Amino acid sequence: MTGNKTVPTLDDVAKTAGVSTATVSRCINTPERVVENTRNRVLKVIDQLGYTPNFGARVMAAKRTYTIGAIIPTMENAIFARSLQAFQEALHQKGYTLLVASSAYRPDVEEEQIRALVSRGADGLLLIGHDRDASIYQYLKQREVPALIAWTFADDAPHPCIGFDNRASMRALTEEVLKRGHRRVGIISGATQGNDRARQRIEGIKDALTSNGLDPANLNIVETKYEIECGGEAFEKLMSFKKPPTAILCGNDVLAVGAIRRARELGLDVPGDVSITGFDDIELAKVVFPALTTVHVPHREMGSKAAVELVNMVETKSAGSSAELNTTIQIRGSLGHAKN
Amino acid sequence: MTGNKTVPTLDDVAKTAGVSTATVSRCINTPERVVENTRNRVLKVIDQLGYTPNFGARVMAAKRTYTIGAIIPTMENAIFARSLQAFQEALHQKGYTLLVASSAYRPDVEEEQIRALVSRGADGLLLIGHDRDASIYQYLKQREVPALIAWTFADDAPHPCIGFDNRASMRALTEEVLKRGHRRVGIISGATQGNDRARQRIEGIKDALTSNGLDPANLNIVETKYEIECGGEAFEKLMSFKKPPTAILCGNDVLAVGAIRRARELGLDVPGDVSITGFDDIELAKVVFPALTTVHVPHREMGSKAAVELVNMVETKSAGSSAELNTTIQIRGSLGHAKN
DNA sequence: CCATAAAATGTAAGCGCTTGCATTTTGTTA
DNA sequence: TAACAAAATGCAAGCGCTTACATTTTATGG
Repeated sequence: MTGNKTVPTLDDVAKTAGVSTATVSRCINTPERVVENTRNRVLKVIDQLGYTPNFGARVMAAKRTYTIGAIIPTMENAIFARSLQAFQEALHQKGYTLLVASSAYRPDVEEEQIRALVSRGADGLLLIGHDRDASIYQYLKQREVPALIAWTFADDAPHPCIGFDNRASMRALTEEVLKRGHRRVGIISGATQGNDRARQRIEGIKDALTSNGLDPANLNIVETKYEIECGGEAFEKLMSFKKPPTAILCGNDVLAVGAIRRARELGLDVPGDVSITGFDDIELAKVVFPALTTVHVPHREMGSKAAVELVNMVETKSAGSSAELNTTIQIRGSLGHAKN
Repeated sequence: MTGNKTVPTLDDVAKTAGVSTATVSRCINTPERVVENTRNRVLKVIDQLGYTPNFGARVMAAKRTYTIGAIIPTMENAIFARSLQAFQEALHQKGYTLLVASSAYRPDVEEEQIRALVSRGADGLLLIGHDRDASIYQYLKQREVPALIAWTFADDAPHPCIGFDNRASMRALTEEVLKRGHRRVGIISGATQGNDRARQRIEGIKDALTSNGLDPANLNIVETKYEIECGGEAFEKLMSFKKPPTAILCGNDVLAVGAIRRARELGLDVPGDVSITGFDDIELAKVVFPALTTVHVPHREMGSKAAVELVNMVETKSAGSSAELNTTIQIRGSLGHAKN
């Protein structure tokens, strides 16, 4: 028997079981190709030795890892959590393991993470949003690693995506705001650089303004990081104008929650003095007071559909197809009528 | 030049650059060992061919991956987010990549994830809490993969840990509650099965009760999942008793927030009718209304210290040492005096 | 300009696994 | 029981990389 200080290899198993490495390998990967008797013997030895396949070697020899990678902009808040959880569950069911990395909304970090995951053998990748250097897509293509984009949808997208129309969704929400008499609206947006979703949401707001005869030009937009605290600061900044907005549309719920909190600190009533809306409808939206009017995104559906489609792309080596999901507007306490 | 349909290998680079594979390898791993001229030439070819090392092969040959794995109970809420983010940042700074997997609080899934990460070459692992099958620790030991435990601390722990004393922290919080005259307290805890932190927190509450001359025996404990909704249900259950508690201590902020929300829905005033406390002090705690009295955990500090220690364990092959961090009690609006 | 040490580079042996093909064993049929 | 097909197993060639060791080139000094 082999020494007990080192990790057992296929070879060790083969030797103690008195078979060839090929048979051991078959016992693991294609058990039906090994006669029961031998198989049991081998499995017993595997168990006894505590053998586990060396992944690196396996990948190298077989080219498949049953691993899917996902790179999300942040793990700090729950924006991507629920859909990722659903993604993971669906993947697990299909026998895949999910590995997650976060980019902190930084393109350079994202690229690094993509490479890390791909070189670690990810069979496929889930990415958020389209905006990305062409060289990355080229890299993925060369490596033949299928990538699926989530959180956005566009017919004409060059890559398959499972998501929703950020622009139209935000436009619909804005219509609700305008419908309540608001004419001076402010925007708190996440950084638009490298973030197509953020840009589209702003576009959606402009669409609504325009179609209501308002000029999008005199729109106050504050761009900041997607953090609660930043949302608060941006809010304060917007409210400090001579003619402050009566409604503030935020790029996501996190920013909106920060705004609401700061409003309270400043003694401003929401929605009495100012209405605030978010986007995404994460748990936070219902917890904050007043509850947040926001765009509800089908997180779990997006996650599980993405899993199914991505696995399909991996297994059939197909280009993959896109799917558009619907969002709905959630009217809650934070949106009220304009006071004058 | 090699064909353009396949992924370039070290060999391709070597050939086009007119050097040996060893030199190419050195250009990548120990650039100072190759003369500038050659190095530049090789790097240019690497760039031109879009070469990236094959990770599997690399792991196999070098036995090091500069990858650290972390398995957290959940990604659904922000409990582990901040500390994980800090962990990741510190790791990144040291040249390591973090790969994350979540177990959904399920031991079997956790074990699976541990194996997945280890076989994928993780140099070290960050795990949450001690409770775990002995066979897992044995597996890790055999594989010589160092593991660091976070979110808990104990002198006598068999494995190095970076965390805090859950029991003492909860005890301190409970003292604050009792100090305000509460005598009937209820507990909403996460599942204690396989979760030492949850158990210790309960013990802490009992400690405080006992030392205040109260009998821990007639304590109402509702065990549930760590989800907002579940916190609400548990709350309703506790409040439906003939003599409902005047203070409810929750196992974490998520449960507490669920309880607060349900209180509002039921028309109960917090803290007028019932006080509610949490644990962890995540963002949610400050956002909810009334703000949550809770135990503040040094998330970021825990994350970055864990990174430093774990990398140290990996690089020096040492057993690693534990560190205890301090928590503080955050008194906020959700805790008030008992009404009678 | 030559000897010699130091620096740069090349050679080739694995790392642990999968799998096409060859060989052996088992089962079937006449 | 012989002949042959099918099933089970073994053999051995890689997969792409790192690295100890061997070899070649460059630098140094007399």
